[in-house]
Amino acid sequence: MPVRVRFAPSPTGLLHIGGLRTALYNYLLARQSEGGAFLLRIEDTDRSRYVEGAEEDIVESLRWAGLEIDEGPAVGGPHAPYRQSERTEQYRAAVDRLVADGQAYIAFDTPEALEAMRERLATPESPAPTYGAATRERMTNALTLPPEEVQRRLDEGEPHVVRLRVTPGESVTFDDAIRGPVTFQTDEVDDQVLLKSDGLPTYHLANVVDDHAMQITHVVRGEEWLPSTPKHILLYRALGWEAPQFAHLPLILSPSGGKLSKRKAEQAGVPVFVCQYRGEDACPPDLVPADAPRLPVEPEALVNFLALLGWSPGDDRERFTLEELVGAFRLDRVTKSGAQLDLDKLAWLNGQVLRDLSDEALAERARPAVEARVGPVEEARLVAAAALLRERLTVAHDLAEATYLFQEPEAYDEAGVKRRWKDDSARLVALYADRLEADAAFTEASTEAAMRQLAEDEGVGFGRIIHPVRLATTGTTVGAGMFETLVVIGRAATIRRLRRAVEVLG
RNA sequence: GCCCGGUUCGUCUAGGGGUCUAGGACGCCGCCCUUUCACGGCGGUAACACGGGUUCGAAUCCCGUACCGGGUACCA
Repeated sequence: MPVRVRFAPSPTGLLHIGGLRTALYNYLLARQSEGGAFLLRIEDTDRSRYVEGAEEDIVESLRWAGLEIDEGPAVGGPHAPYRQSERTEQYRAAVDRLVADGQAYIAFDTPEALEAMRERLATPESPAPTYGAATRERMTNALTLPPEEVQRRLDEGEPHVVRLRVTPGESVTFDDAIRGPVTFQTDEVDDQVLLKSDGLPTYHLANVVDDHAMQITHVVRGEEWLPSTPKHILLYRALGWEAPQFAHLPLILSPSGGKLSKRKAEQAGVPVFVCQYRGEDACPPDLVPADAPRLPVEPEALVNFLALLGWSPGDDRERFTLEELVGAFRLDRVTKSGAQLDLDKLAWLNGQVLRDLSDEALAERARPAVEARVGPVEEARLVAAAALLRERLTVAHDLAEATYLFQEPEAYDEAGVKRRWKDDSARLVALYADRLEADAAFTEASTEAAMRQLAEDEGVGFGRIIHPVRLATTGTTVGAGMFETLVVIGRAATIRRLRRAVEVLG
């Protein structure tokens, strides 16, 4: 049977890094199954928390990561619509059935009444009493009110919810694909609200109804859902449906070990939203402050990194393309414990990805950052720059740091000047410029030969010349091989820069 | 509080009774390469939460404790 999985985020915020991992694992499961499908379902049943732009961000982030959606809001599909706010009749129908069967009941308790109940029943040992078998008989609902009274209230349009009627004294066991058998007692499960007073379903109801309607075979979601799973199983039973296979993923923790909260992460300099990894300007400015951390990486690197955060192939492989992940991923090899985000490893992985790119591809990935810095750059020069510096990059936009490949150095590194610019530097640099004037070929070999000859003629060490020349032509003390760098800079510019440095630095 | 889950190097992890003097990766340190900085190569540092069992033998199985995390909403 083909695997049908869904990624079901709620548009209450931008796509979280943990959300992308959940989506990835789901995607991999779908792709490794003949005829499998990966669906995107928007769970927008909470009007009050809806965030404008969140759905667009989710879709764009998935696209960026290369996770192609088979069925979803934009692409459609046989089970459309894929937005829960557009599926209310289906939930209504399910609830009506449950109420008719006596599996669910109408309740009129106001938020104040619930609050009062909790306060009244709270004890130091049990500070959070719930609406359930132990309390439902003391509340205002269809189980305690005479039928005429219930009808009267309904006719008067009194706000009400529908709750699941949980039978106490039973135990619910399910076999989690990652954790094995997990058991809950129904005494611990409250009479969950299924339909809210605004007529919209809660997550629990909508989720079960949709997963069944959309023929989902595997529910792969975060560990925070583990405690609600018995509610879902009970719902499947009450509706007479077969429950899908469940798999609960370990949580992603902040680098310091705690919860990966937006607030804390931002303070620690950790990007939590996918858009913060997508690019310098990928986040909606109204949702992410300008000074929030960014770590623009290649999608291949983030995917590779996330795959390994909570899963391992069982052998020593670390590098995976999305394609390879499809072949290697197994749900039963997913870890059970939370994983701390390790940005160093992401950076390393990104460097690896960069090194596997062609010069042309690398140039294109770096282009936006470079052009933001130095203006329009022609293709050939950008590719040459990429070829020159590729081994030295951690993230593609670092190429923009090497402004000297595109324009005159703006300044000379102060510490570098102090260390490398000696008393004889101006004289030697000037002499080298003279020699380059005579070097029509201006190749790596010829420029190096010229410098070696000069060193010999002047009776000085090679370093006495090469370091000041690097400083003069690039403004820095670090970079690729000197002579390949000079060739990229070009003969005329090189000579001009040498002369200028002689003047400026003396 | 109660319920559920988890616990191997700093971090991600391998390992599922003997092959574990615990393997790999990131990081860190050192050496080589290199008259720069990186890449790369080689080497090093570093872990089975604790206590009881079971067993000839336990990182691996059981129990307890501790700690971490999640849940306990008309949020998802």
